[in-house]
Amino acid sequence: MRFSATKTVAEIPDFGLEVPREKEHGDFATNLALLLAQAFKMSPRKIAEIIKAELDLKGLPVIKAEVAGPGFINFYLDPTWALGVIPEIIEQGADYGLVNIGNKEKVQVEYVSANPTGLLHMGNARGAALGDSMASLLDFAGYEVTREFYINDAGTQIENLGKSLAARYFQLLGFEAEIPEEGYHGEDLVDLTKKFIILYQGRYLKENASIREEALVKYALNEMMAAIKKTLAEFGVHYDVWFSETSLYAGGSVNEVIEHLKEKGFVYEHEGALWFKAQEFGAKQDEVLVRASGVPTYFAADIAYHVNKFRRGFTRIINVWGADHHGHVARLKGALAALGYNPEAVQVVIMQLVRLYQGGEIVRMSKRTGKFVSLEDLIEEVGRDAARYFFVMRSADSHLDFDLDLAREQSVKNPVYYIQYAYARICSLKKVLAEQGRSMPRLDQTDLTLLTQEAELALARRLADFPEEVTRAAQNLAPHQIATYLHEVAGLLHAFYNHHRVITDDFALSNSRLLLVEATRIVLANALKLLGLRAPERM
RNA sequence: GCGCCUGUAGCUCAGGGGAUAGAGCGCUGGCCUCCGGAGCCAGGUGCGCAGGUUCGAUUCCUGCCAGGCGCACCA
Repeated sequence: MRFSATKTVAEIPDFGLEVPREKEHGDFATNLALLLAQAFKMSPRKIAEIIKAELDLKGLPVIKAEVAGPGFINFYLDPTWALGVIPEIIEQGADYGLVNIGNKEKVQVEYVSANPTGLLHMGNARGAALGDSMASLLDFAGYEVTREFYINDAGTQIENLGKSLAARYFQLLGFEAEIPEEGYHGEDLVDLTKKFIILYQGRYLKENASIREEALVKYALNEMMAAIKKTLAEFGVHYDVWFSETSLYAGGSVNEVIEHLKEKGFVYEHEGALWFKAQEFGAKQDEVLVRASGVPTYFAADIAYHVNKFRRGFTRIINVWGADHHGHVARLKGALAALGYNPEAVQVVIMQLVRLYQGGEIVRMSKRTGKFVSLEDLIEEVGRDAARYFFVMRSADSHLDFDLDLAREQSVKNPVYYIQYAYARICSLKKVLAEQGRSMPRLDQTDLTLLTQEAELALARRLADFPEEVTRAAQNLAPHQIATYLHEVAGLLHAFYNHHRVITDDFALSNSRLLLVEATRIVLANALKLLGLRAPERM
């Protein structure tokens, strides 16, 4: 559109051109006149009239523009304009919705990174669903994405694991032993130790403690990681890289970053420990890099890990962390800034914690006390797709109350089935079509302008929004926006389906409707895939 | 006490500087000679409180209130 008002382009404010909430307000509306009212000292409606008179709408499918309300200019489009998206969708297929806002930028997404000291819990599950969907979104939006799991196979919690396993080992072999206060009390360690005993019997009873614990830990970590990988795979979550914390120590990079920070003068000793001056970089307090015992902290290793990410060429680094880790963000970024890296390249998505309800009461989850519902249990109870959708349908910012009873009882009514049902319905239509000896019509043999019903046009119009929805969700790292979109498209499909027959003797109309539902099927499939949900042909 | 997140319908949550704030669940009625009724159509109440910025605030800012999570030589 061209404006030839007395104002120069530089003075035209950043106005909006949006789809109004109300259908009566047209297909698009702009608030430009409202924004100009002050500068021109004129009523917004009067300005709107002038702008409207100056508009050049040639070549656009606009059939009417009118001034409305306080000074909006509403545009009404040829109702069939959205039908043009149908051939586009069918030709692009699985690629429909692909956008290129990423420009092949190398982005690394780290998520879950659970301690291998037990089974995955609800918080890990949320991180898995969110992180995996964010990665898929970024991939679809033109980024070069690497999905990564950081294995915390070093540090205090591993020591505690070793002591706990040793206690179970003694207990199972008939000796008195107590699991340390800080240890892991879960039953899963009992099972693990039993399996260990089958392999090694009492061989480690007489060894010294560190050898015994080392052997137990090595065995346990292997088993744990295998179980974690298996569960995540069942959840539809896959990784490109499994990154071991221990490898950072072995490769010397932990010491290396500590030395660099020393050289740059950002550390000091206090009470025998080595501290990083995090406060100089905006953190609340300084942080220990090396304990008085000489053992580096998790923080030191994490700095080394992030330096490693930068060295691998990632220009954007996304970490999906639970809210209980948010205090770690400022000091990590501070340390990276101290080392000369751009902390802005690191984006930490903090997701609020999951609170589990059962029987109307909060279930306190803790690996140490051994009381929690694992991701495995969850998948078994409510199903993989329902579980994933549940985690991904809410924004990361929302505190998630997960009522297990409700999820179980209402699993049939879970919105994910509503969406998948829409997909299955379309597939069923195609089956019926084939049974009648008919086949999907060709684009060039179909007159899409036969689609004139409100339900048909509304559906086509929403399908046309998909690339924009992908863009928005990728920019916001907000998979839940895709979940909302999916639900709306499914709703429009169901409404259409209930009002109009697709397969009839009116071949011309039937064909155009078949292409509309085929386009819908493609959009549903592409969006479901972004969320890691399956698109079942029958349910 | 300090920091981060949240407060929208009975419940669980979307949305968002503008014209009549949405969905699901639950509740009440309708709709199958018909491609899958796991569906469709209709019906209700709501932006925590108080200031501020603005032509306009539920949205932005500040304070307060309420809840969650952090504030380790754990990760």
